[in-house]
Amino acid sequence: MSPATTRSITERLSRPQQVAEKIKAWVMENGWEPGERLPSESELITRFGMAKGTIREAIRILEAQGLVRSRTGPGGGVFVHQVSEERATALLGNYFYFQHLTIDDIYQIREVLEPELAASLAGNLSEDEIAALEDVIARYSEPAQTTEEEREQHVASLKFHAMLAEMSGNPLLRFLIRFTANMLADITVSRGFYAPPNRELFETGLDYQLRLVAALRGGDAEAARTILANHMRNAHRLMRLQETVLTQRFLPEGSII
Amino acid sequence: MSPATTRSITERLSRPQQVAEKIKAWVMENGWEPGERLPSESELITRFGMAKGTIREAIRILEAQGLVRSRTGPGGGVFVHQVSEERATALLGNYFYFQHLTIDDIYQIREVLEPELAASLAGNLSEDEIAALEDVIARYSEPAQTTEEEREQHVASLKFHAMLAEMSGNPLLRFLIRFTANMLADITVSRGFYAPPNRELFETGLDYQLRLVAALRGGDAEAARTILANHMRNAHRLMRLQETVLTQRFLPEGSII
DNA sequence: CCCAATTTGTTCGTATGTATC
DNA sequence: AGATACATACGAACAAATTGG
Repeated sequence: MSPATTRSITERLSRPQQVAEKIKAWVMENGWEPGERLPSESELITRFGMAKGTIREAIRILEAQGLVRSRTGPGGGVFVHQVSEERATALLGNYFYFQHLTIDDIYQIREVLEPELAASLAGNLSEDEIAALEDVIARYSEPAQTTEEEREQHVASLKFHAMLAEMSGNPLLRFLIRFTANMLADITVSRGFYAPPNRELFETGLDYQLRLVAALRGGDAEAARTILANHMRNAHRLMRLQETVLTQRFLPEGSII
Repeated sequence: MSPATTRSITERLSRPQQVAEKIKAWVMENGWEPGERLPSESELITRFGMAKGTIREAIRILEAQGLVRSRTGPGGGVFVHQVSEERATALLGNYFYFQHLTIDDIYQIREVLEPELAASLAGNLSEDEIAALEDVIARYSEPAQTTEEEREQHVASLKFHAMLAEMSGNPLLRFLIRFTANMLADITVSRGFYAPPNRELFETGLDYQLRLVAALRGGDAEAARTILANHMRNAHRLMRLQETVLTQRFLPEGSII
């Protein structure tokens, strides 16, 4: 498992890119950990025999990848940095920006990952963790009266999902769950159909969360899987409904299709 | 869906980073497509009122993210570039470099994604595509005699998987399937237990691929799903076996655990 | 509060490399 | 081959931020 060493062989790299690769390899060879300091700019200049600007560009490349951070002042310098989830999400989002994902594409993934998450958590949560989940559910056990309350409930329900992901011991699963949720949110807002303060989804939502927590506590993995699978299918259906409604609104009247 | 605009509010950005963000936003606003040219360095210098070095660092940042490329010479300049899958894989790999994924983590994902891929392809492939799959299978229908043949068969079997992913109409699924396969390969080599020229996996492998293609042609999604689910479970089991064998070899003799 | 030391950040002028015509 | 247009690289000077006295 190695940081971005992937590079087509024939591709000619600019000098800053070469330097960035060398530094990266150097860091890995020495097994430097996040927080440790790289040689200063001036040291790198003499070490690589290159101009200051070139070295700085190399460091910027590493910084853009989230692998280092730099601070000014005494005790400052360039430091190895653990790539944050936010950075990874943003960088991967750039890729999919050009891929034109659909709602269906994202739900195809969510419909298998979320149930798997639920199943893997069943029987493996502490009482504290389960209590925390129930705590969030309690925040919207009563039907919302105002639109303000509705909004709060929506946030709480998203938080419930985020907490589940957080509890997974699998970093890959955790990341993918959150990434797909983010992509979905991005797409919905960018297309103008804001994430549904959908009454039906909420009501069935509360019910499913209660049953899910029961299954998690009881260690019934298959029940947990089924509950979340049904919920995802339902959410997908409602989302698709809203999508077509909105798309049709923007079609010229009388248009076929 | 928006490229890496995610940024903590309090975080102070260096000027090149600011410029990079501005250029990115500018490109998106104008809906510039891959291949289109950004203003030249000198134009950017006057437009942003900053020195050459600063602008150059900004461009390096965008280049590191895979969003632009620059070419020298007349007609050269900085061009919008579609983030490649290789780049996206490498950047995301950087994130997981610090997360210490296990074989189990990766297989937990593969065990749900690969069957889903198979199910979604059932009945949706053209005769040409199915023929292409059968073509690859034919390359190792006979048991390997030499280690060279064994290696070829291994490559062909990986290719079979890659082709399946390629045929998915879902870019997200396609990426995730390939990414997880790459991560698995990276981990196995970095830990020294090279991807198994495992006889058992091969023999059951050939069988499962034949049955899979039949299910795909027949449009039996559930059969396809089951076949690949079983294969994944089997592969996971064999991999785990090799993992423990190898780990034990490196423990001091007589050590407990 | 200010001053000095240290390290990154920014600027500008100049020169070189590279691809196109 | 030579002129042109562009990015690339260098070097020296100056600015800004942070830390400690």
